[in-house]
Amino acid sequence: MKPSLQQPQEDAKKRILDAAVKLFAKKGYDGTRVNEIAEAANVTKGLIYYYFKSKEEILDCLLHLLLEDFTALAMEFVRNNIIPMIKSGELDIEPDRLHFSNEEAIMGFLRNTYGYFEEALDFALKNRDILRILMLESLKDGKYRRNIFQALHLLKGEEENPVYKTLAEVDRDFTYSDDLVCIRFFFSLVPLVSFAIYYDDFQKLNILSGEELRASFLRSSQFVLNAMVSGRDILLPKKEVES
Amino acid sequence: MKPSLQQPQEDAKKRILDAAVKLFAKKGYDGTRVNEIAEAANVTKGLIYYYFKSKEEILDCLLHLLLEDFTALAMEFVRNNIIPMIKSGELDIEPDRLHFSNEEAIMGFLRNTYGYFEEALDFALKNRDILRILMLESLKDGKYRRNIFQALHLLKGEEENPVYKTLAEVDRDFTYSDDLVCIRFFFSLVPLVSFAIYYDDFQKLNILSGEELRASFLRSSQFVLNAMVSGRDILLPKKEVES
Amino acid sequence: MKPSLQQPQEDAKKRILDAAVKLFAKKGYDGTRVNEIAEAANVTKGLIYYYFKSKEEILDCLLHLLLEDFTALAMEFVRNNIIPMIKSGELDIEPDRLHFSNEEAIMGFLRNTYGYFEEALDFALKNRDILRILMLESLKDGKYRRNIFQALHLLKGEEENPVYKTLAEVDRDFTYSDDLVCIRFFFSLVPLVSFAIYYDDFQKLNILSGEELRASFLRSSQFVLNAMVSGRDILLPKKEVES
Amino acid sequence: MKPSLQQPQEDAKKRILDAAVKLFAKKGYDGTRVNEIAEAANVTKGLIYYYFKSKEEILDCLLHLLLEDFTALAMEFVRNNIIPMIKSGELDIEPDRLHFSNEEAIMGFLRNTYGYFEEALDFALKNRDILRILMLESLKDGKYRRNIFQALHLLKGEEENPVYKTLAEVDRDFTYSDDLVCIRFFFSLVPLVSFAIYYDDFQKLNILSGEELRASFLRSSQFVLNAMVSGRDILLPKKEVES
DNA sequence: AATGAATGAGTTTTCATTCAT
DNA sequence: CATGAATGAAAACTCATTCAT
Repeated sequence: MKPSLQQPQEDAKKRILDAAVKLFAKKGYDGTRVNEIAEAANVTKGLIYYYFKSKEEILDCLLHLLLEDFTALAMEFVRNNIIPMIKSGELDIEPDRLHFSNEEAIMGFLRNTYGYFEEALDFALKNRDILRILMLESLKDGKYRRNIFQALHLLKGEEENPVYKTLAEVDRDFTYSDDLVCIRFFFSLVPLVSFAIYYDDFQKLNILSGEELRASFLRSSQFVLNAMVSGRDILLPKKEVES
Repeated sequence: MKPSLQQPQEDAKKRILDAAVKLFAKKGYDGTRVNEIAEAANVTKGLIYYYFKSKEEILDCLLHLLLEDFTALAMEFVRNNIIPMIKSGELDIEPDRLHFSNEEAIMGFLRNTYGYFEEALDFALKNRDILRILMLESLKDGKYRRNIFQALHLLKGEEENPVYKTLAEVDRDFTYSDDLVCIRFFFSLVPLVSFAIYYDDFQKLNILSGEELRASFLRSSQFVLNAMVSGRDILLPKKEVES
Repeated sequence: MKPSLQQPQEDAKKRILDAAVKLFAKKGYDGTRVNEIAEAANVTKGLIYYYFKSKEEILDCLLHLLLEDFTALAMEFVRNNIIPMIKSGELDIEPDRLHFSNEEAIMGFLRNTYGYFEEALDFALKNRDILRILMLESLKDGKYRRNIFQALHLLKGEEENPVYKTLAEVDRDFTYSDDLVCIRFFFSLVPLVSFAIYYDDFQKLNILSGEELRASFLRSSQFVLNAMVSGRDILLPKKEVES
Repeated sequence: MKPSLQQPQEDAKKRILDAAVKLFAKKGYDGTRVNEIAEAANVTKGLIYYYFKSKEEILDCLLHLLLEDFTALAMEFVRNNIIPMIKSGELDIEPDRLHFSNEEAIMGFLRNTYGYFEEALDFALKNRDILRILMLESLKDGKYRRNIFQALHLLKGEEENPVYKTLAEVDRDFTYSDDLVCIRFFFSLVPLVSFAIYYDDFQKLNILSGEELRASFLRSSQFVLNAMVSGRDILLPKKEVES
């Protein structure tokens, strides 16, 4: 039994990844030296190239891991909230809107969505470093540019991922109205991601403490979300729901 | 007098800045080579170092230009909308909320704010490349980190800029409620900036055309803004306004 | 007038090439460090990468220069010896042999060929370092593999080089008999190239002095060449010549 | 007893050597990575260092094997052809030429030599990969530089190898005339080695098939060899033979 | 104002070799 | 015998910056 000796082995790779996350998040991919990663991970530069064939592969690996987790999370929501409601007839997905069978269904959906939003928030918070990297890279021209959009599956096609398909089945068959796309992207995804990304800055700059920020952000989000639903006559033009 | 000859000379500097904006926005500051800037600007590397003492100075210059323009724009709003209302007694700024003298004042303020928001949007759009650079850099650890926060003057102090002071006078003396800070940052500034930053991507990825996007984003913003005002009982706890 | 200062400028590139030739010839391409080239050329590593974008490009450049010179030399021979004889009717090129109008034409051709061979020998000798590199590299699998064969234009096609075309016009239209190909390659080209390549080794190993070797090699070549012509009944099957 | 299990073990070494031959022949010693050898041999890098103490030792081992075989082959020829003729008085070796007792002795010697040449050719063919490596390395500056010369025992001394001595006894005591050295080296050894070395290239480049090439090369060699003997008045100045 | 050669410190990457198991 | 993680020295290459002209 040498548990203390076994760990240093394969976990060198983990240490490298951890160090890379911190550094990429802090200084950007281009601004980070492989040297620094090695130092921070307490391994030799050589070992980094033993596990990864290039600096870029470290980044690939990181973002891939994030995507996997995120996809699983999204799947969970679809499986637990959307699909049951569809099956029970409470929810119908039509070309450009969600059709709820009655007021109660709406409230139920909202409750679930709040819950999911909070989960997503904590997921983002937990992964805020990688998320920051993803944002940084998706603003650049390279191969990661589409990723932040794919996260919202605004982009059709390319969903070879089996897990992804289920999610897409629910979502992709109807065309969102432009406004819904806008709201979802700029007033849901972007704030959520930004929240995670700027979380540490808010603290460092002494604007709000972590708890304050989280609570306040959730209140604000809920408020906007409520508004979106109660104002659904604007966003979802035909108001068959109330009928 | 050789007016036709003088222009090509000093405009080399402009060409350098233009090339730098495009490249920094595309590949990030760290990801851009001085070489590439020289090529894109059709000047020699040497000339770049004639005009700028370092690569960083190019970036400084760029961001400084943006900040100047932006400050002027913000000043304009304060001067045209806030201050007159204060002078006329329609608006009173209290520690954690804006106090309007009556319903009509609110509507007027909203109208003005809509208008201002649209101006800000177009300003952001026009400067989207620099904005993208600013975002990219403010996510990193360096000297630009605070800039996106400063834009919202959430940060107290450090306003040596004379123009800045007037703006701050109105705003800084009272503590926003946490929620107001959150909403303003995550549901106003961040979406607005993101709109500009992702504007080109929406087109490149064939999600929405420029016009569609702009119109839709404005509708969505207005909707959220409306919600914020009509739901101000949530955001601005004591509802003296309606009284 | 600063002649002594002008030279160091562009001739740095020449110094790099010269150093590279020596080193590649001595230690092989893979065995030579860019560092060593820089030292030998008395320039910084950086400058090497200013002139050449990679180590491989140095090699490319070197071999390209050799090929150019060699092509010119071969052209000269064709222009001065083959074409005049064709025009005068003394020589006719048929599908698998050279057809001379009479004994005297043969002797004339042989005399010219001896002369040309000697020129080629001295050319090879002068360029023995690059030749050595070429041989070394053409034995490997990479992009240079075909070069030593192309030198003999045994390979058809790929002659975009305008200079090359004239040469090809004379030569490529008829199929050499296998034996002629063999003799030309293994008993003319290969010995000639080997002579140049091993020239220095013969001296270093104290086998023969330069002059001795050159004289002896020429005698031997002439002997073999003579044999080839006098035994042309074997190599050039149909003996119309003597008729 | 696990005979079926023992073989795969020790044959790992063979697999390593085989892989090394192929790779060294293809990419040169310096151009080959220990990694690649391991992969090609289907063993781990570690195992290579179990069998060989360094990359260089693999090469040493390879060339040593070739040299042993080649020496045996040469010995065979001396033992079977030269020594019997000397013993029978048909052949006498003088300072700068071979002295045959009569015309018939010459023809017999030639016949034997043709036969031996063919054997040598096939030997070279069989070992063409190692030969290629030997050539590649003997062109470089290192410890193998003299090897190709040693093959011709043009180099005096250093023959500690017991097998080698017998061969040398016959040959080394007299000084070849320069021309004989030249012819033997540049028009016998070099073509023969080149034949083996370029054998595969001729096929890959679709110049001649293996069989065609071999047959043609033998004819050509024989032709040159014949010429050398019939023209021996040139090569072997004093023509006592014909008397 | 402009050039382009030159620099050198620093960056990513490679690779033969070792070693604990 | 065999593995594969680990090393470190050195390799190729980069790039902001300087400088003589």
